Amino acid sequence: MYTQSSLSRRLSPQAPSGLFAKELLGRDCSLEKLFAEQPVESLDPGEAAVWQGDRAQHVFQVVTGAMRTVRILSDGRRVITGFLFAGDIVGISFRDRYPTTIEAIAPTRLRRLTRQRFEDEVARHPGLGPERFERLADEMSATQDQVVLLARKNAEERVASFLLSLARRQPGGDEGTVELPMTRLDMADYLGLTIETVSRIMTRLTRNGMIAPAGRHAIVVRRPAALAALALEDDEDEIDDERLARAA
Amino acid sequence: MYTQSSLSRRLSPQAPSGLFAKELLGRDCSLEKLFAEQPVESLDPGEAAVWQGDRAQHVFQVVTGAMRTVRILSDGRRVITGFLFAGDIVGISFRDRYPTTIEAIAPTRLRRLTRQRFEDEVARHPGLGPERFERLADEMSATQDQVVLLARKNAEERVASFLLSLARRQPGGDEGTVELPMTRLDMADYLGLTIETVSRIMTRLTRNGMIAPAGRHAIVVRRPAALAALALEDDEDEIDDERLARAA
DNA sequence: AGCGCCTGTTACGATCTGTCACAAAATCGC
DNA sequence: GCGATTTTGTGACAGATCGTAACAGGCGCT
Repeated sequence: MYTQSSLSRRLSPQAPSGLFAKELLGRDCSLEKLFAEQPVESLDPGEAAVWQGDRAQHVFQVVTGAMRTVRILSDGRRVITGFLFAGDIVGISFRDRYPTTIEAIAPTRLRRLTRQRFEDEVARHPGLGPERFERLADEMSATQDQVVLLARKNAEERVASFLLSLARRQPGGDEGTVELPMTRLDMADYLGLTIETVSRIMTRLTRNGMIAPAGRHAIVVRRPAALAALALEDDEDEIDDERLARAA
Repeated sequence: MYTQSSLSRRLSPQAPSGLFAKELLGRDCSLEKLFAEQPVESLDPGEAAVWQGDRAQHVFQVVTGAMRTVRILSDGRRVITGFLFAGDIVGISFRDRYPTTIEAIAPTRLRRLTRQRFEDEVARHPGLGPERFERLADEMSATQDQVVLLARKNAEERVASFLLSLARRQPGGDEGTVELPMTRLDMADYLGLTIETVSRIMTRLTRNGMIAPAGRHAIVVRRPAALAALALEDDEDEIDDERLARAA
């Protein structure tokens, strides 16, 4: 059901050593080192690393490639709760079961650690607990943004937000070429839209000159500022007044 | 701005000691103890404890009452990212700034800790780091469910899911009376709907006999199973087969 | 090079939710 | 207690997005 196109080839050449700069800042990256000891596994596009509902026994780090986290509702509706790229760690916050299926979008290489081992190491090394917490806090923040997107943004704003967030996650994405390794269906299921709506919006953004297609799975952001305005980036804010919430 | 009003007097007699049973299970609750040392502050309905965009200097625990976390977009659109009830801790995962305004819905009593102090205590006591992490992981899980709700559920399913989740958070909520301290507008902004749609759906659920109004800010769940079916509870699952995610 | 499949695009009617208007009910303040 | 304000409920209508369907184009395979 998932035929793979040659997409993969387009992804790799510029792929960084495993982490984007943003991920590295202000961290000692010991989790990074922990995973670095593990062997690398490979997944073809469409292959799953774990399935929704299975007992959660591992934690993963994506080395290169791209993955999606998919949740299927009882009646078949599909939601993608996130995309994973090089350097991302997934599984940190899981309880007993995997809440999503985690599948490769492009050819992907990853490393795994058993949760047991992971927890042991976190307990052993004092720096790892906080780092794990930090990563989860970042994930939480991104998920909150996704809630805002889904609750109150229209289709055009959703797509604009999505393209920008992808651009930010890719080295030189702003103003440059942004790779879209996922299908339109993936984008739709991530943005709470249909595939047709995503397609129409992409066409409209192209007509407006905000983006330009670069093959089917990449775009060039031509007017980043306009796109950002559309995306309703809520600048975190002009609310600069120091009204203290009263000191206890 | 925070009139230390005489609210404390209104302190509800039947209020539990500050935590629902569910919150307590499997935890040593040392964070609980940490907050217990702090003085109690009171908020009137509509009063904010912190404002979106302000520097995040405190962590809070709700003692009694109910609060909402509100994010306002640049053009005024409003999103409620969550509701807080007795025992809930908020601020654990914040970075530099508060991402939301946190306001009282009902008369509320809470305790606060400076982030500095909070971090110091977490660093000092080995049990606190994991407990903090656990709480954040629970929050993450709830937010993921909210993403699914917003991405793929229709209005009726959203309201049903909401009512059930509230019922679960309230002692004896299943089958009993569920308090809805928030306004219809709050519900709408939480569920990504309009106030009119929420109102219509509530009416429809009442006509269907699934719920019965109990005053304007409470309902009785008459057919919990039917409501659960509507809410698309995706049972986490019948996917019981032990297909290993390929052992390395 | 030619063929076939899959993904993506475009069109159009259907549907759900939003918008606007207004009435009823509850709450607040004096 | 009483009027004013806020909140909630309801209906008619509009609009955005969906769902179906037909078509186009790229890519892999032979």
